[in-house]
Amino acid sequence: MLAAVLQVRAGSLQVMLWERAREPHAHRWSLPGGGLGDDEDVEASIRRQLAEKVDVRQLSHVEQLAVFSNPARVPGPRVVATAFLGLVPSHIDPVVPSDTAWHPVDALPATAFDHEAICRRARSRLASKLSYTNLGFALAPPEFTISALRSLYSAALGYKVSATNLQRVLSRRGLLEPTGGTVQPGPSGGRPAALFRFVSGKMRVTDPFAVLRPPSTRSLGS
Amino acid sequence: MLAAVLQVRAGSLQVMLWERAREPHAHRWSLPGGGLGDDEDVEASIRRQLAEKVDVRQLSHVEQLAVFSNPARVPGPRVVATAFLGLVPSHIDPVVPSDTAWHPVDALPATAFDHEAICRRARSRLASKLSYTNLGFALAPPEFTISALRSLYSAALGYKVSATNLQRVLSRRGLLEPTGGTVQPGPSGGRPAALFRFVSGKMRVTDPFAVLRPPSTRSLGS
DNA sequence: CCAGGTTTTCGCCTATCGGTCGAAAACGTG
DNA sequence: CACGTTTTCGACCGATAGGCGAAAACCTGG
Repeated sequence: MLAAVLQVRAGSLQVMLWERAREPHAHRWSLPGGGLGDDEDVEASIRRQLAEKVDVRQLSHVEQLAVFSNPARVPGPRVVATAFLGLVPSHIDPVVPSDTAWHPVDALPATAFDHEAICRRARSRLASKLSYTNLGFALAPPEFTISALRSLYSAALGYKVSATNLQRVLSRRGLLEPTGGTVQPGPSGGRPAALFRFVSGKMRVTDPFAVLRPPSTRSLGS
Repeated sequence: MLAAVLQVRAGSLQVMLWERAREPHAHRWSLPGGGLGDDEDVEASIRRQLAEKVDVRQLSHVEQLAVFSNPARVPGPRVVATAFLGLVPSHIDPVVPSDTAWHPVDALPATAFDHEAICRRARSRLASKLSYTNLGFALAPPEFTISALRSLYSAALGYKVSATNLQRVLSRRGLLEPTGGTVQPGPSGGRPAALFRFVSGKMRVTDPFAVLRPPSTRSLGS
């Protein structure tokens, strides 16, 4: 029962880790988590565990990632871990305990147990779902410019995406709408950028945008 | 630790269930599974469990589905279940124990516990992955005609797909290749159908076919 | 206040993809 | 050998994605 909480910060995708104080694997970095209570399911439990690190309301998305169960994944008696993927929108800077910090997922410090593999899985899952679902909303602030959204996607995917194309794809899927507002340009000038938001009601993960659709039923969204 | 093993049989997507002999939920149908051994991970464990029902070599694909952990999902002390999706190619008719039978997933009998919800999740996962991955290979025999493949996809997805389009989409993804052979037409005549196979090396689940690709890297497959 | 630099926005072009249809191919039967 | 049947394949069309460059809208420096 542990979670890879991801957020785009300072232009790179980062994961929240805490530094172990005790053996085994003292001073190595590990994912937050904890045991399952008797009266909660795993989703409720991981949200409770994470509440010690970040405010639960700051998590824009939580989903099961996978079960990690290699008998040798931790020393001593076997521990089966149900891993979660958590996401925090980029405009939030959660207050975290002093032993906890954010690390870029592609420059991880020495990690404990199999937590590096779990981080990789989380990164991979996020990249996939950004492409074929509307999960992007979970990384973005309530309002954003297209170029801000572009840098979020680029950081999470690991490669540059075209701002033009990103806007068009998301718009065509009916996910994006303009707020009407704009932001002032920076000190170097430039046209003011228009603000957008994700359409409310599309702020949960929807079905993938499938190929091989049913015949001639021209329904795109729900 | 339990599995929804799916197969297309007699034109419909079916799931392997066994009838409980004892309380609780006697005479209701439930998914096969069992406990986790000390020296195995969950994948190995579920394959071992399933070996009692079907030969493991007949399973063309096994993947984690989700963890089901509602405290009330079974009577008595809470049991956390790691659910799997298993697939059997359509040309195989496994020998199953006498208490075990196949049931269409959209006409399930009275099921035990939350197993109906697990079946629905398995069905949904399969439908999604058929669309955006190459998972189709796991439902198909080693060689097949396009119309046979079409009926497999139709049964698994729950709606008709176009044979023309199915062949083109899979071919363009580089998944399908002709064997050169043909099958004799049925008693009512017709042109002999060409046989195809999934390209070897593409018989594992690949990355989803993503949108928002990296810029101007004209690489489709791997 | 105007020229030049910067950033965003938008329209257009092209390639590809998915959906559909219908003709042609290749077989059986009467 | 005409006809029905089934498969195959080419052609068309709309939708989608990627790319490019012009235009818009702002800044600063002269």
